[in-house]
Amino acid sequence: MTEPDEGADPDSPEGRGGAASVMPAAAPGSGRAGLDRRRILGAAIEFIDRDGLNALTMRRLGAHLGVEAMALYRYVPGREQLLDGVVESVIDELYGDPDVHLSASHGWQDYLQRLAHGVRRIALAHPEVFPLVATRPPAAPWVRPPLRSLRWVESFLDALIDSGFSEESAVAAYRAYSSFLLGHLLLEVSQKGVKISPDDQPEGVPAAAESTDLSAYPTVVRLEPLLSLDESAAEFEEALENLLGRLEIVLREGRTPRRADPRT
Amino acid sequence: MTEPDEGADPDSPEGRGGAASVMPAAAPGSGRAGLDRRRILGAAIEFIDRDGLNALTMRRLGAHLGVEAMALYRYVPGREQLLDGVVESVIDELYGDPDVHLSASHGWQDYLQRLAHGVRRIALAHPEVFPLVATRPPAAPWVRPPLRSLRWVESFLDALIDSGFSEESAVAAYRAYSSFLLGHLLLEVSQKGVKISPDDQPEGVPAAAESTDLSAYPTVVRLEPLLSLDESAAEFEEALENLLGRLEIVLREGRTPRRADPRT
DNA sequence: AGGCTGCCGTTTACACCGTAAATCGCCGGG
DNA sequence: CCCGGCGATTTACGGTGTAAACGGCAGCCT
Repeated sequence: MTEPDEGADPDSPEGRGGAASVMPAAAPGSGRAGLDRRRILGAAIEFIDRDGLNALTMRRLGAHLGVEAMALYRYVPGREQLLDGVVESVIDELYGDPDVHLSASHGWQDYLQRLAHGVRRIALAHPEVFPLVATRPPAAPWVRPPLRSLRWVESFLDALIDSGFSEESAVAAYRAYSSFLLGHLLLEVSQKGVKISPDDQPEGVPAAAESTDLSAYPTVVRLEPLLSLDESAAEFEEALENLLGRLEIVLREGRTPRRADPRT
Repeated sequence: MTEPDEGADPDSPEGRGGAASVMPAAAPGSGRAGLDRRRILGAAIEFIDRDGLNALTMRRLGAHLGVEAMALYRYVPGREQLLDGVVESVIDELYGDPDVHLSASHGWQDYLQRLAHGVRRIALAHPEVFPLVATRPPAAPWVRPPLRSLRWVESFLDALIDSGFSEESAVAAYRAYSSFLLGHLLLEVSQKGVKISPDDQPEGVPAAAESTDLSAYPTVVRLEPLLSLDESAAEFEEALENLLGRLEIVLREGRTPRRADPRT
């Protein structure tokens, strides 16, 4: 039903709305000198995106900011909390994305679609950071699947309930939706990471010398061209649309469906 | 309509058929002496399950085995590869699971269902390890979504193709299936981890003193009972069944439902 | 037997990590 | 003028992964 921005490739390399983070902090004119929690978090994200997560070190991050490691501790309690801040910061980029709305003013399907693409854009923009988002324990543990930002959970639930979902259905939808997003994007990002980034393979001859013996897996070998195809964008779209379809059924029947009889 | 904590989760804490690890290793009577790659990996899994991933240290693992850290390096190239081995080892438990078959002798739906539950059992048995499975870069990078074990990928594809799926459909099914599994189980495991295990919250009073101010999120607060419900088993079942339904449609139509020509 | 040779585990050593504590330079207000 | 405090540095410590040298012990060959 929903015809989103169809056509070419959607989400890849745009900061688009920008959305560095939020807040005014200091005067916009003051650029360089002062250290600052937001500057630190930003530098950390940038660092992880470039050099990977395990390369991020308090000392190195300090150096990257022209400062000694210990200086960071004035703004961040420790490394672990730094990473929490990074996650939070990255998620906050959603708020700066003009294509993502906080309320379902154009219908819940539009809302979910925009949100999904917004998250996907973030994931693709920070492939090294995203596993962190998926992995790190949440701030509000009792929210069953944690989208990590209570504000977004609130917005999500409100949007669906306002659109006619029952409370139970809204919660169920939230679960299905976040698990779909997480799984899909984590996989997509991890495969993207392999494509380019190494851990530089230190061995001499770069080509040839196929790693393991594949002769035991003829089907895998035969389907290699298919398996190595990257259709993640289309797959994402399709799976998302299917999910929306499911939710629509739930909405209409007012209840979670017992069995899939997807005669659309 | 299900009672609060229903007992009917099939996958929780049973080795059921066992599949503890596999293999006899050395003589069962000999407890202590010989070091061994499999013993090391086993100990590492056990260690992570008990104390968490970041508590795993070469030195500590060594001590746990009654040995100095450096001794491990004779069997494992380094910490990173140790973790790879752990992942591989955990996945190998599938082979010891009598409820999971390598071929679709009772139909592809049965095959997928058993496989999914087998993986879920593993995830629930090793909640601390599973994020590692989901996160770690794969052995065969070019397999688009990596199930991490080529043998299982092979088995998966063969099963579907033998059941009448086209090669394209089988690959598409593989992608949808693994992304579903990953997302669902990662979320389920992470919420399970919160339930019991801390990072022990160091503060004195355990109850009261709600962490953040929730007054800004009334819907979240109001739906808290629903949100904190744990219906993961039922949800898993439902989502899995829906996926199977989708795949059945694909099978019948013999094609992945794509709208326009690829044209590229 | 004696000696040689591998294997396996230990010892030692080093660079680097996160972070607690003391220290220092600097700056604006009494 | 002092001076109190803020923001950054210096120093220090225990822990980490791992390279390299070392030790001892088993089994083989002559």
